Amino acid sequence: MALKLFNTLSRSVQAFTPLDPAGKRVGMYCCGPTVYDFAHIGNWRTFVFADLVRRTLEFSGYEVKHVMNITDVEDKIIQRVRENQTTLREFTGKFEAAFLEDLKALGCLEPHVKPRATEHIAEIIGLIEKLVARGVAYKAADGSVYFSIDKYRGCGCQYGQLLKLNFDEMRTGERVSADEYEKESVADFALWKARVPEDGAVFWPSPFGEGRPGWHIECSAMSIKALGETFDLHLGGEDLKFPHHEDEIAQSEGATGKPFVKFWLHGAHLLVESKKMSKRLGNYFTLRDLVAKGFTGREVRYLLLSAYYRETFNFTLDGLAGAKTALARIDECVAKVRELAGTTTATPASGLVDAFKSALEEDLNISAAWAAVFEWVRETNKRIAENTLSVPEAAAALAAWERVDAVLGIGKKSEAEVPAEIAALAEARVAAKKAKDFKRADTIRDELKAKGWVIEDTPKGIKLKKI
RNA sequence: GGCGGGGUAGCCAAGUGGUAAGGCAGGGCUCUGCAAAAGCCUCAUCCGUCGGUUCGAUUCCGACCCUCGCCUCCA
Repeated sequence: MALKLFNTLSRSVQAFTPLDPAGKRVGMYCCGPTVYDFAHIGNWRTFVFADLVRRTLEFSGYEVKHVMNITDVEDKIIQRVRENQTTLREFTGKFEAAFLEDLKALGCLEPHVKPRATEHIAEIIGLIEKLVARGVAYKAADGSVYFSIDKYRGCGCQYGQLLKLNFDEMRTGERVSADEYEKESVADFALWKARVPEDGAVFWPSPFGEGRPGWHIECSAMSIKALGETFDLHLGGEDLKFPHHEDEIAQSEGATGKPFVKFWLHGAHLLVESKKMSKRLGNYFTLRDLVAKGFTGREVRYLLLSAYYRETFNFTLDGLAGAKTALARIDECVAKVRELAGTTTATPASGLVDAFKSALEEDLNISAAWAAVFEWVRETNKRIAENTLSVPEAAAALAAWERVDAVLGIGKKSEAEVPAEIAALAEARVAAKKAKDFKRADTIRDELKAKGWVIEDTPKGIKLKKI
């Protein structure tokens, strides 16, 4: 068995094999955030998906170099820098920091390389020069440099590798924008945008004149720098297929003459409460919004990770509440196993790991992988209740859990400190119970619940849990 | 108009040419003074509609209905 992934290039599920002749190292690039605002839950689905891909590759024994760019210069950013009368660095720095914090809260492993567009202007200019030299880019009257789709196709290159494009049938409606100035053809796109007064202090010198990079070029320049002219995997949201990824392919292959990426993976979007997310509908959530509603990053991660990445997922607050309960069930079981195993260590028990692995290998069938986890939880609970799980078996079960959790990234629930007030109430309840004052004991239990704590009586004494 | 996803229980969501994983919610039970976000059990004669192929279809084919996305801001 080996990992199979859906490659957008071939529109089919293919066995994954890395370019590395040793079959070990894998280069993976994921289009990162454009840091003009807090990332929303839809953005997070894509980054959690990228994290799953990386962890699955590592689980399969590959050594992954994970690159995620930070786009810190772009139209919207420039606009907001102007509106807020701030500097580019100050503005983008704030949202970049917030992004990385949230990424961590969601249990995502930090990418190994996080290049910023503004720190790769030289590489970007170099790539554009190559394209100009090869005759597939031209400088227009407005001073901007554009990529010519016609010239590129004229060289025998294919434009439209990720989806079928029919330029004659395309609607060149209201969105073919007013801000694209002097292009030879509508499909052409900007590599370098000439400086305009609205850009303020945001511009760089270049052989083509002062200006700034176009939208797509930074990904080509930075991915090639970090991973080479041809690399294994490139991921992003499905909406990026066109034009962003298509243009990346054109720029990169146009400049290097080599295949750019072996596997393209695209994550589907999500709906929130069955509707397309929009601020107006009130179903637009950032991670911060959800935390304010009392949910944790790992609960959000669980929910985002509960469904197949290639299908639209319906993210709901009800679902998030369900995620909280489901996670608590896993936590409970794992905690019991851990307690039973004590300091004993063992090699992972095969049942869970095998079922989990074969599910993931089928193009990341995470739903089936979770089913394996919950079946394991039920079986394990049963054996613990029957008192038939030996210490070595518990250790092996724990090791198996840790193995699959290396992919799931759920980890342990962060144990909340029990506040003195709560501890005092719990003690008072124990005393009341001892005195057979059950009425008082129940009152205290209700009081604890109102304060967000559940108290459970176990054979070994009381147990406090934060809701 | 072009291209591409979907429609499986109250909700979310896998899957298969041979009779439907898993989670949440619901119901029952156990432990318990009573409980519990503690544990176990249970919960779709049925997979959008209508035809076709087949011994057999939710799965393959065709038509239709509904829904979502992309078509130069987009995860």
